[in-house]
Amino acid sequence: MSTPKLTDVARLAGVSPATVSRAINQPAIVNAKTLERIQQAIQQIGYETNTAGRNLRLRRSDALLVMISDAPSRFFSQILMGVEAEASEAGYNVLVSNTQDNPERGRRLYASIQQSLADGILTFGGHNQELGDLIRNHPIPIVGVNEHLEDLPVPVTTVNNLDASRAIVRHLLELGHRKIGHVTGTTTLSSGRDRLEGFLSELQQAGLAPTWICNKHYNVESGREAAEEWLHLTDRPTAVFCSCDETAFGFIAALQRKGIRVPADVSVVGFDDIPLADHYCPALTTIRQPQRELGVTAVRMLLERIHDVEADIPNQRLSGELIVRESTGPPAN
Amino acid sequence: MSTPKLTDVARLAGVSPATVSRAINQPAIVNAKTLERIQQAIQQIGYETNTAGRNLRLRRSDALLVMISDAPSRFFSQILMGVEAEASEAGYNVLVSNTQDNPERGRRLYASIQQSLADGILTFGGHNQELGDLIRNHPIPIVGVNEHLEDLPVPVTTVNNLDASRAIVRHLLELGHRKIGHVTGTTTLSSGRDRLEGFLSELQQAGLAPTWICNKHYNVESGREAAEEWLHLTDRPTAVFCSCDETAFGFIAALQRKGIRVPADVSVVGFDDIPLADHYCPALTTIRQPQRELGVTAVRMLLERIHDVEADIPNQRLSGELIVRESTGPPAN
DNA sequence: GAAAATATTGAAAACGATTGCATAATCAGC
DNA sequence: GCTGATTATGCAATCGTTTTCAATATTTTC
Repeated sequence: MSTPKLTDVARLAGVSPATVSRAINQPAIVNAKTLERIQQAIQQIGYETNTAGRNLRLRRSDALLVMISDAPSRFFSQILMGVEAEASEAGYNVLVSNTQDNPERGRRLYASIQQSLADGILTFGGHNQELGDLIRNHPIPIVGVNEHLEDLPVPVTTVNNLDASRAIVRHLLELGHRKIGHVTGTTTLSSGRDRLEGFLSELQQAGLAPTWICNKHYNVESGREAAEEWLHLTDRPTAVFCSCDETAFGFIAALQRKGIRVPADVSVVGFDDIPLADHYCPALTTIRQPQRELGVTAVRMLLERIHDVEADIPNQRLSGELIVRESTGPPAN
Repeated sequence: MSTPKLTDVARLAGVSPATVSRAINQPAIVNAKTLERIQQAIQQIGYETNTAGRNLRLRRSDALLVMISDAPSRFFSQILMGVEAEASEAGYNVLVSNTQDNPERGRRLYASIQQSLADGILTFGGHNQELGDLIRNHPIPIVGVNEHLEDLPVPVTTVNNLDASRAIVRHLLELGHRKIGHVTGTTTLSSGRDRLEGFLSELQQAGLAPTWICNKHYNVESGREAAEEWLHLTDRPTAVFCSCDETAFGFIAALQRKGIRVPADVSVVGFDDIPLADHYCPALTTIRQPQRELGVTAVRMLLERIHDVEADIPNQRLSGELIVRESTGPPAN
């Protein structure tokens, strides 16, 4: 008739529903012959476990909720694919929810768990005020991706922004640059601050001061705006570290339009290594972020958390890799 | 103790669970004073409907499943955001599943519905063999995005690839080009075929034959490879229509590296209008796809389908817009 | 003021699966 | 052949909602 249920399988196999359930979930404890008969019955009528029934009884959803407050473009999909792969491997489904500008994000988050819509939450991108009290009061399984969540007791996985930025500066120093600038990312985000800090500390270690710091955000427009500023500088840096690839592209494109050549006139470095980086002209020197691995790691941490809410899960810092291409070279003079 | 349920609200408000349920789902039919008392009780103990219980009883999941077989990068996230927004508006959740190379994709699709994991399916990207029989046998609510699904009875929403391609060719003709080439997208996909067809038909209408057809895919590498070929042509087209922006970027970058200038030496057009298009050097002439609207439209169609599986839902063809920027100009000589 | 119509509520039966407890069947050992 | 251990199964309760049907309370109508 309609979709077959456990009872139908049981009737066909001549056993009780309980046995069928066991055959599915703990095949080891049911008699081999019975098991086979049940499996045949399942095949025959094409039975599939009804999720709602199962979830109700087990009081869990086998789903992870991905909350995005980040701009969706920034290599988000790559990470999402990593998340999906790992979650699916572990038998979990992935729910996506965008709460970019939703003021009651916190409430909705908690509700999702409470209604057993999801067993855990992955939150992409920035901090969130309302989240604070909520998490402190109700320990729900939640893991952050890409960004630290201020002082909230939430484990996060990120790339090692500090080390990566330092590596960039070292690379530029080795090329002979002494006047180095930085177009920051969003500095209300931990990644933006860390990249800036790495930049400053490595320069300082070399006994240098930053020639130019341009406070911007993670997007293409920022690059264009930064180029505008750069053109008006009296003492121009010979190398500029842009906080993400998009920004670097916007920066380079705007300069090229004014006849400035990269890297002949100025070296530019990005961050992320998006697919286009290798096919830009000039090909972009940048930091490769392990995007897929970020997603996978985040899910692993979250599952651990779901398994034991009290578990002490350390932050995971994955390392980025400096990819030297054509956009950096020795300084002009 | 643990999460409050309907019964708890009922007890607190001094009514039966049935009344509480009605207060939530059809407030109109319950007495004003009772309603208020119930609402207060709900507030007081922080009740949230349990999804599993509700889904079980109602035999639906209030969830839409997004299946991705497309490469995830290609402006996928933009569309997904549109999907999420519209679905969330209608009270639906969004599940994401990537089945890129999964041979049993069809089976899993059907299972999701049968287990009432999702009420409907949005499938991104290409055709799928196994899907065929399945859909023909069991009419499940499913809508395609971006690509037609061969001869399957599945409504789809796409941009009007034919018209858009024609507009591109017209633009190039108006600039004075007579030798025009095309780097195709994946021609096993309907979008790839339609763009090619639009290209050919508009040329033909102008009494011209294509100078160069280069069979490629939707990605950056294809652009680089195409550039390689172009450089070796004896009779080079003065304008090239690349089937997506990424391809165009790869194409342009590879040419620039060889000293070829765009648009001075060759004009290049893309397709999609990804955020970078406006900030490339040269800024890319392209077709703007209504990405978010595609997502929204897809959800609307799917909801209609869920509401009535037999409903005859026509394909939706959204129109793209030609954005003329710097990468196209009059032919060299 | 009684009858008829209407508006509110409650009791109880689903929805489909899992599992603690109890029972039946099998087996080993003497 | 009997006892005690072990293995397989079944019964029935439960997860949290929604909804049909019936019952009660409230109006309306004449």
